[in-house]
Amino acid sequence: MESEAEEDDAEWKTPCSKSPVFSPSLESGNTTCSSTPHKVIVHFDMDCFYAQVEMIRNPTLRHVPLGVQQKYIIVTCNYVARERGVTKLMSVTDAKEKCPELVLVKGEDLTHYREMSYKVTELLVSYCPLVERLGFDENFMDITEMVERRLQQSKTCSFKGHVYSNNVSEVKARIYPWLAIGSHIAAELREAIHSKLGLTGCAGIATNKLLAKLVSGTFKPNQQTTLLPEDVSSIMGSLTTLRKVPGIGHQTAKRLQALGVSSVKDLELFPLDPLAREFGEPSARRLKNLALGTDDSTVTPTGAPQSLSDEDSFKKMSSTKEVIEKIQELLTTLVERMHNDGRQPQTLRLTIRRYSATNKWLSRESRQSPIPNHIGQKIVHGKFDDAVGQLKPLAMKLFQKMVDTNKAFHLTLINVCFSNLQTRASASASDKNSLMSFFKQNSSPEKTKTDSPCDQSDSNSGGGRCNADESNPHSSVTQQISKKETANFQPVSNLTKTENSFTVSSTGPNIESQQEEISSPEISGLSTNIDPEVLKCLPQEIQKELMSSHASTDLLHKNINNTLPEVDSQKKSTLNSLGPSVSGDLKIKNSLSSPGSSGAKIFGNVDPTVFAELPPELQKELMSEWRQDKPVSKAPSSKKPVGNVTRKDKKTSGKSRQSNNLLKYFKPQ
DNA sequence: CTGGGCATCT
DNA sequence: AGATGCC
Repeated sequence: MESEAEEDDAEWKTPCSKSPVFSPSLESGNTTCSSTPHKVIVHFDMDCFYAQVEMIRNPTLRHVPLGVQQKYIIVTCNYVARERGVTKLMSVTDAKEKCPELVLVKGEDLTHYREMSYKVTELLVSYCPLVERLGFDENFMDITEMVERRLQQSKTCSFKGHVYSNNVSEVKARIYPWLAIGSHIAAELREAIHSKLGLTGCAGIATNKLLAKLVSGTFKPNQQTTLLPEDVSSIMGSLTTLRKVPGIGHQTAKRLQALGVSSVKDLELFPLDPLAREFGEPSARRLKNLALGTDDSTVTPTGAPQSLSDEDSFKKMSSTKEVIEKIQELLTTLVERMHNDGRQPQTLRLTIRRYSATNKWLSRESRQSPIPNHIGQKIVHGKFDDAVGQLKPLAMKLFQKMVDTNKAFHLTLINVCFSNLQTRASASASDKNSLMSFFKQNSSPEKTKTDSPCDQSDSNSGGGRCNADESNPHSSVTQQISKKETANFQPVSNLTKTENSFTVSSTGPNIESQQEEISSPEISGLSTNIDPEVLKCLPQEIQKELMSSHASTDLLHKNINNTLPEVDSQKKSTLNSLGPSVSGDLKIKNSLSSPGSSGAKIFGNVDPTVFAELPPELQKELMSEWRQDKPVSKAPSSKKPVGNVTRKDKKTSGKSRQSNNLLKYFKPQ
């Protein structure tokens, strides 16, 4: 034990230059050696994320056992359900057997999860820009700088939350003050997430990403744990299998097993050379480092996504007609999301999975092609039907490159993906700056509280990077990021608007949604199974096949089958749904009429996202009212320019996405 | 009866 | 374009 501690001690004494494979890039923005010997990394992990989002959307679900279902799988469930034996990734059959009262909600449509996910990330970014997403419900954050600023001025404090150790934490807090402060910052950030978004989650505080992630799940749910350097070997030793090590997946574990490496300790002791022969030297080193709890990877700001995709899986798809319909369905939702993002995709990729008795999940094939500029423009400018109509033949060409439609085929998945996302070329630098300024200012949480996670020394912001200087709120961020990688910053501004991060409050867009519902009946005519116009655009062979096999019936009976799926396009992929579940239609209407209902409770009827957009002065005012438990005087949404969301071309969706993002108002048009 | 995304590396 | 990994 003692020797282990000394080992670690020896290792982390040399600041910032100890790592075997230290990257040569100048990343002074990411690590600081001036006053702390270590980075301080936090890993945030939301509790049963999808279930929490569903419980916010429908609070009556809070007290019942709830499972979120995708196809035949419970992808996650709330803690009421867990008490009754339901677990993640359990089949619906097993879950119902364990817990017959289990209430199921369909979770194939990720829209709401994605939106809430970005709200969490953005909230964290508003405190410190070094935030990296991992999936929808986890975020890494490098809070080294925030810790340093507090370290300089505050007296020593004890740890907040759990410490991964049996030792006396009061003593340890004096030895590791940066971690103690980090634990306080983490607690405050978790509280911010809870108070502003209504979500609970766990956090792990440690000196690198690997350890932060490993330690964050020690106490669940809604708790946090700090890992001390002296306990690194202890936590690594607690991992029962290699698979528990983040970064070692199924395949890697198998290959290691073949070398006789089956435990973390095995890997730690295994000689580098044979490992390098199997995995290559860089990977071999990384693997051995992981076994030691060493991880030099930096927290890389994620920014806006690099691709947007939509997919559906099914038991069997074997006709070209079905494929066309599915691709149209996927393209329709994807084009709308792409439009809301604001960037222009340069590449379209189609991915399929063929059925095979053995290795069902292994075989994925894809083909991609450039998207002609004129089509990309239609997406950007909201010409949804035109865009989908022109993308469809493109996608079908890609499909033909993989599948001989003359022979029998059996697909189990189709995925459509936009990538190579290009920011609008016309945006001038001044535009972007004003935009950034706007966002940073408004997302900057508070300068009013002294216990804010974000530095307490705003007056002298020398070197400070976290919202320290209100008069020039974005400068610090810009400097920091550009040190590292200018390209990364641009997405951040996109991220702010991406995927409806900023949605409009309940008062505004309801009108819009009603208007769109009215227009939906005429939409159905356009979204027929196979539009003659579309047919013309399709490759010849597909045309032939369709004409011979289906034309006489389908083309003439176009409105028989199609109205339901298209009018209610959000529920799209539930056509073949089986199990009973909470009614999708009702759910959607509820969410429209009262978005973030729990948020409304917490915030006195003010949508948290709206709150984030308000000027700091107004935020301050409202917050003081809330602290005194006074009702909010007026809806701040009146401040927002909600008027001009004119979607000219009728959207294919009968339901509004209320995707007002503020960027729109800055676009030339 | 194993989902629907995303990213990175090669 | 595929493989792999993460949630």
